[in-house]
Amino acid sequence: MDKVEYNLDQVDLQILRIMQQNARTNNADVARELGMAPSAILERVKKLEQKNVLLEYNARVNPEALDQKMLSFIFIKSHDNIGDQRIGLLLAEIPEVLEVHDIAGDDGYLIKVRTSDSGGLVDLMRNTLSQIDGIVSTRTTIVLETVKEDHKLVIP
Amino acid sequence: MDKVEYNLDQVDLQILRIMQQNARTNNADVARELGMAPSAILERVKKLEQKNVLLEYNARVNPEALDQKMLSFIFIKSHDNIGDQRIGLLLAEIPEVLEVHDIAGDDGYLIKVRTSDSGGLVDLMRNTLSQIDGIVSTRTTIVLETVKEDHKLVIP
DNA sequence: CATGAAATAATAATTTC
DNA sequence: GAAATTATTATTTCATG
Repeated sequence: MDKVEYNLDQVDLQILRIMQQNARTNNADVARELGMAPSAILERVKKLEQKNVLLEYNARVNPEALDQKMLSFIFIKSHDNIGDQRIGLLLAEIPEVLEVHDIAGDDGYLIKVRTSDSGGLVDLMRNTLSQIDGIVSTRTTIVLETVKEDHKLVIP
Repeated sequence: MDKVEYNLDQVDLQILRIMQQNARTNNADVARELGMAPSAILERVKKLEQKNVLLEYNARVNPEALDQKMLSFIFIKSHDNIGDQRIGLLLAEIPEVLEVHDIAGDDGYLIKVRTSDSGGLVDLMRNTLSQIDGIVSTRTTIVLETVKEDHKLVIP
């Protein structure tokens, strides 16, 4: 594993704070807020992108507007050997599967899934998950209501 | 609960697709890609924001760069009565807690937490979670490796 | 990291379909 | 009513100090 040095100073952290809050903030506004020249900010943002500190810019779309109201977490027990990620990679290919985490404990994955409704979830499990060879069992947790869903990291 | 009509046409869905992929795509580029006038796109984007279809624009920051390498999911059993969300709201206030979901089954929440390391997780549980009155028990699942973490919805 | 000039984009008003 | 055009203002970008 490559040890990477990020070396972020206070200005970098402030840029991250602003961009995490609103990724569409234009460069001139960031510069104004930080009391610096726009060109200096632009250069830093590009460096942050190059250094893989700023990964991507997403618009968050209301799942309800796309009729994807149902959210579930599924624990998947697998036969993957330690270090192997075959099943994890297959799970990651499913568009409805938003997250795949390799978890400690009894060899398995935790996945986060969005479907239109319980029918969509059943379909996914019957038609897609069941096709993956090596899945031993699944345990599904259904979300009734999401109180917070936000991916903003704590910036020191 | 207000029943909202979103009424998205193909152009709207394409805009969402582009913005979900890269929220910093400028208006002129979206217009070019869709073969429409910039003003028409701008108006649609504003309407999508007003209608709460486009919720917000986030920059995804590399957790490693901010020394937040540890990810955990914690199941929290609570004494919240049905419909009550006191504990959920308290959990949502904790900055390290990125998601709080009210889950079906045995009265509780599933939360997603990012900390620097296992020490940070222990601190959070000892100093913050333990202060919340009404939490009966917790069960923690530790993520060894994230294979996919992406919040792009499936757009029809 | 700042400056300044040229290229490009955003925005608002107006017109057209 | 939605989209295109136009004109004005603002921002990005890049060479240079």
